[in-house]
Amino acid sequence: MRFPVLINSPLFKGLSDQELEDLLKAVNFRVRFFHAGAIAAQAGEEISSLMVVLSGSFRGEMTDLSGRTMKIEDMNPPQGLAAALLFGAGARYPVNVTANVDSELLIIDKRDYLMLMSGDSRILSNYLAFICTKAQFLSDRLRFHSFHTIKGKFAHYLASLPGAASGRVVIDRTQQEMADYFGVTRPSLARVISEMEHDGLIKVDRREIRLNDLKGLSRLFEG
Amino acid sequence: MRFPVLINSPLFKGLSDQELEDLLKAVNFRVRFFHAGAIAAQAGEEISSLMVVLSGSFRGEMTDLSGRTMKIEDMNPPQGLAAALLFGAGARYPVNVTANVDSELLIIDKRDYLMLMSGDSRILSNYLAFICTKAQFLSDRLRFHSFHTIKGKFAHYLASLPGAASGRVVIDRTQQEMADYFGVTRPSLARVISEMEHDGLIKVDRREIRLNDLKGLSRLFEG
DNA sequence: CCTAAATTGTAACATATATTACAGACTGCC
DNA sequence: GGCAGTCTGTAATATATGTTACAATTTAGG
Repeated sequence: MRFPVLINSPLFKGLSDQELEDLLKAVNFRVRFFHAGAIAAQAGEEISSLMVVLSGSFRGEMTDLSGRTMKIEDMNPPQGLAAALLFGAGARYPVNVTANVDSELLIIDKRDYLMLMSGDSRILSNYLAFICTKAQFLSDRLRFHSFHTIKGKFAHYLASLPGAASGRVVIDRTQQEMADYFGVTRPSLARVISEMEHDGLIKVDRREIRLNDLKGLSRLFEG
Repeated sequence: MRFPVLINSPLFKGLSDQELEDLLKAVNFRVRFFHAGAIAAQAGEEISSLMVVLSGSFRGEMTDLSGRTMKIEDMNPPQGLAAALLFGAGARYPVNVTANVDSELLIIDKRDYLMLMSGDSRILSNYLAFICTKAQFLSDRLRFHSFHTIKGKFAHYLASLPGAASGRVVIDRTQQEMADYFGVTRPSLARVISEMEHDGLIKVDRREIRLNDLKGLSRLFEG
């Protein structure tokens, strides 16, 4: 039983199809089929195993107080379900997980996955890299919210781009993408950019921005 | 060489002082002393080893565009420095780390720490639990920011409390703490609470809240 | 029980951002 | 070169939240 789709997974990359098969032989795992609409995990249920999408697709959805459901995200092969929470103390699924179409999951018990990690340094390194990268992503994202004004977020964003120290940076996204990243609307972002330009803090030329007043920009970080 | 302070660390808990000493003997590690004001790590520098505060204290601070520094957080024994980022692809320190007072760090190279994990399942489980709990914390925190109105955040908070389904919950924090958690000011939170009460969505009695209109509350989740 | 401290309720006002709408500029394609 | 689609600049207005301040209430300690 081989799972070619898994070699594209961050958790199993670097292993050949054959190696993965041999490693899996040594532990308990199973493949489970879900009909479209079937529930793979319920919010609040304890996370006891690593589940990886082999085929089809799943969606995570929250149930709000009145019983309505809101889709949070889609999960496609070869993603894991709540893989970043797996080993947390008393880890529980934060959302309901439902099959969008007929789908399959590879299911490995937490303990067996731990054994895999102990036994193969690549599997260990893969999981560590996966979760540390996730933590970094979440942490970076959260830092943006610590600036409550759009000017603060934008100034921080500028400062994070390569070349900020030299006073000249090139933006790598559209306004809409930046606005989404900051959690604000596009016109609001456009307004603060032009205000900052009128105030002489920056000079905008297409995607290139000159930082004219580093001291003034950094004052925006307050709060 | 023993480090009694480490048995209180999430990374080394469950190990006796003696066991830890024996395990450390097998790998490379060192203890480094920092005078007050000395820099232990610079923002942008690659993270090559696990560093754990043994004594004294350190602060993480960011340098903004004009060179001013802002304190982000304090780190005391037995905390690790950027321990959650350690194994990320190309992980770099997000902040400068400076000793507040004369202090000591235990320094274990990344590779040696990996060996410790492979060799002792408690150390492995400890790190996994640590980082998964961190990811969960960050992820929960970030979810709150996806509701941009205070009403949305508060409704979501109510829904997350035990007993929400039964329509009666007990708040476990002060308004100030909730306001900080949501990233808003205390009077603003108080206002929306009383607005929601006037609208008949909830009935507040001290720390106890009755959810009178689940459907109305869940409408606040939109956006 | 009584007091000091912390918490909560509330108000008037200032401000930042969202909303909606539209026009001009750029980009890629035919 | 012209056209469609995307991206950007900007405006008027509405709304949510912050700010500041103070009184009312609750809680904790002696």
